[in-house]
Amino acid sequence: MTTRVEAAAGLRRGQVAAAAGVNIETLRYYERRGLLPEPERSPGGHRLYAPEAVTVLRIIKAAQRLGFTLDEVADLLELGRHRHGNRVDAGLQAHAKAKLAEIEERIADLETIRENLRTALDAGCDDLTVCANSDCCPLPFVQITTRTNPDRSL
Amino acid sequence: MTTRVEAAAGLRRGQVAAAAGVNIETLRYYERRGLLPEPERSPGGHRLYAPEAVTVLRIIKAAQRLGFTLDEVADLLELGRHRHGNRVDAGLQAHAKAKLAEIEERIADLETIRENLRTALDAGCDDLTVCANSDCCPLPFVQITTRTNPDRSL
DNA sequence: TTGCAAGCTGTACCGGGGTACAGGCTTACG
DNA sequence: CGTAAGCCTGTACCCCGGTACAGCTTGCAA
Repeated sequence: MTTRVEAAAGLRRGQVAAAAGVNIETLRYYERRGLLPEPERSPGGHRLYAPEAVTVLRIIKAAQRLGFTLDEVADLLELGRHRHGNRVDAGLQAHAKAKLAEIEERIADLETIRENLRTALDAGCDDLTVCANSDCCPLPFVQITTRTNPDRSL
Repeated sequence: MTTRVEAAAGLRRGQVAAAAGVNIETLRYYERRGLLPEPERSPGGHRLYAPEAVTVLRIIKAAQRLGFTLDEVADLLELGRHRHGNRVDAGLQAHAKAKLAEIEERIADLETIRENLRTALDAGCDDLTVCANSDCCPLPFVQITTRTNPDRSL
């Protein structure tokens, strides 16, 4: 009534993107990654989304915000789709538990970094090269080196 | 005396990499990025590093561990090299202060995530799709969406 | 019917920090 | 002197989550 759009067979790419607050290209990207089901098409090939697509996008964004990678989000969504009656619970629960542990690890790591930075500030260090060559610097140059690959995920 | 290596004009790529605990290719990468000064060369073109190169690598790794990006580490190293007598203090100090603030922000953000995960666990949520459609789920689906680009640095 | 916005596809690029590899040259040791 | 290990270069690829763009087709309203 108000506009023709409301009566249409589905939402266009731009409408869905705007409604969910994501970039238009992101829709296509998520479709490729299997996060967003392939929508219907108009006779000319344009995607026509059901309104639920917006919800799915919001779910994806919420899950990402909880620390899940897109692959993990895809799993989570699949779990929801396939678990019709199976008592394979521990779907989100198990994943959330594991993710919580990861997050806590990451927090602990950052807290270590924070302490080291504070130490450097308190000690008045003003030049890494000098610090590394003087024994008075409290920065743990050697110990620090042992953690080779810092976990940069999240 | 013990081996010829000790008497040689400099350390080879592999020796430096082994001593600093990094991949051989990383040396070349850091050289390209301006983090490691270009070393002398043998007549045949092989790099011959001064022993200090190992220290520089350790410094780089320590600074990374403190949360600095390679670009920032490059700045920090430059600061040290150019600040011969200038009273431009606040070199490492200023950078460390800013980095500390960043780290604290990141920790706070992860703490929010942690609380949300705990909430989901406590509420027994087991399916995101269901949760998103039921008002009983405590996960902040909508609010969450507003933080568009999660800071994935660090 | 025309005209322009919006969508279509494939593909390339971003940032951050590396890692890998092919094909050829150098160096060190015996 | 021969041989193998080590190094040289350039270039491509990895992960992760997108984003951008060229060149063309559709959709829709006036």
